[in-house]
Amino acid sequence: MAFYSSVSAAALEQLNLPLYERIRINIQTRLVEQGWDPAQAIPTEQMLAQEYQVSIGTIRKAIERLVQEGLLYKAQGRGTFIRQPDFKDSLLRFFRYRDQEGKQTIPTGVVKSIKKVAPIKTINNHLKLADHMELIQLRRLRLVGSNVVLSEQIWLPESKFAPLLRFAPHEFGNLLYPFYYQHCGQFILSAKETLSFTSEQEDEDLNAHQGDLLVNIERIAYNLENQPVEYRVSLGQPENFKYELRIT
Amino acid sequence: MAFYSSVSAAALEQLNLPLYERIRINIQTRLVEQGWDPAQAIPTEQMLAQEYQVSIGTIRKAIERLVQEGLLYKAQGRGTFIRQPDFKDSLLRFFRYRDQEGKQTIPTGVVKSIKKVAPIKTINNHLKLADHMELIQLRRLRLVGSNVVLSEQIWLPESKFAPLLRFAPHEFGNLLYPFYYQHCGQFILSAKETLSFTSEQEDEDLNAHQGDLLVNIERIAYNLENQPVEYRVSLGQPENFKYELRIT
DNA sequence: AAGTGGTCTAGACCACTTA
DNA sequence: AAGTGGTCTAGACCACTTG
Repeated sequence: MAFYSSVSAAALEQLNLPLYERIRINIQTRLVEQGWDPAQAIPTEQMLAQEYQVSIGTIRKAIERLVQEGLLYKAQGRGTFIRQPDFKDSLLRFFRYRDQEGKQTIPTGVVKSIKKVAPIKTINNHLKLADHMELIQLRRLRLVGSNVVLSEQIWLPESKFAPLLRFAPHEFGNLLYPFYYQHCGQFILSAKETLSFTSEQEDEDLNAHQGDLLVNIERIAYNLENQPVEYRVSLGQPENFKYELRIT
Repeated sequence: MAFYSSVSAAALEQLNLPLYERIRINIQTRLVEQGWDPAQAIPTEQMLAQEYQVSIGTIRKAIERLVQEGLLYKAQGRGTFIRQPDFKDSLLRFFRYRDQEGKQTIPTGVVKSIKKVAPIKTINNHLKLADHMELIQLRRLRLVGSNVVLSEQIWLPESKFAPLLRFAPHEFGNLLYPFYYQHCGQFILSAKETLSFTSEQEDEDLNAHQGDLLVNIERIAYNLENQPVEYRVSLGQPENFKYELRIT
């Protein structure tokens, strides 16, 4: 039983939850605590069944929810792996613009500036930071060709993301989240997005003046431990925005 | 085995699918074909296991997906029931307006007119109707107090919804889908929605002129057999629209 | 008290992947 | 060939709802 981590021994015994739920929590905790390699399989169902001294069906039930939530995926014959989230349902994906040939294109991201800034009360609240905690602020544009289709501001807790300050804007690639993971060990697993409208914002990159109506997408992104670690505001022109979903 | 409907005997034998999937399809078909009472439980897991001559675990696996998709829900100790969909994720739900006391309110629906109209090519396409099939058109407003917050146009296939033409606009209640089911036997199970923007539309109910930017929400709603049976366009002022979602 | 779905077991065999 | 997850069985007992 030395296998159980400190946190989980309590979780496994105390809570009035089904066995498979307690095991699910335990597995999730282990994955988060011990760090992990997205390329390497987690222990097999057989091994987990032995380790936890339960039947394999119970292990499968425990893992089922982790798969549904997107933390894991299964590959028959290979194993069960940590999943790289792709955010394919993000509202930002629905800003599609046509290039010269009329083809739909996903904008590329370019960081324009990065700096350390003083705490901002509302943003510290969003990130569940104490009032005195400093922030890192990025300005970033999303481009199709040379057209600016989205103008972004991003705030991160300085405590977790200080290593980013060593880089110049041009050293950031197209994608930010792999960069976060590589240099700060912060793995973004999920996010909450809000779509609304504003006519209060001015934005020279978007060529928008006070009074012009813009689409305003706020995102709070969460790491593996479900802590909010990024607050982002993206502004865009509404004309070419188109969002689809299926409901029941 | 007289229990199996005509459709399903084939489905159960022929397809190269897991047993629980073939049973799932069979159960789904039965629910759709035989009509049903949302207040009455479907056969118990024990009964289904006996009827299909499989173990109860297989029945549970078959029903699991129907529950996930929203067709059924389970109530421990009572049984498994057909679910009334609530469309709680609908984009339209995110038009929230404050009343005099500043409270958030969901708009009520009022039908302004209903009439039979000639085929409309794009709409017949959306509804997968032959070009010559006639339509029923409704105008409907969504109100908070006396403020118009959404202006809707709705098209239905005349072939399925003719009974609605007997009613005057004021006889339609706040909710349309129960009305469809009651009078036309069409049960709306799911829908696809698209959010975009238009400045092409004029709308006197919304007090919007050519050139004003409006939120445009299109919905195609599907019945139990997954046929598209309603096409709806809702227009609203963007100011108070706010939409949230969680992504991974 | 009777009946429902919820949890859990201890296997068996199959389908697929990798070496 | 060996190892993975996928399917399926035939039960047992528990938690909850209803008469």
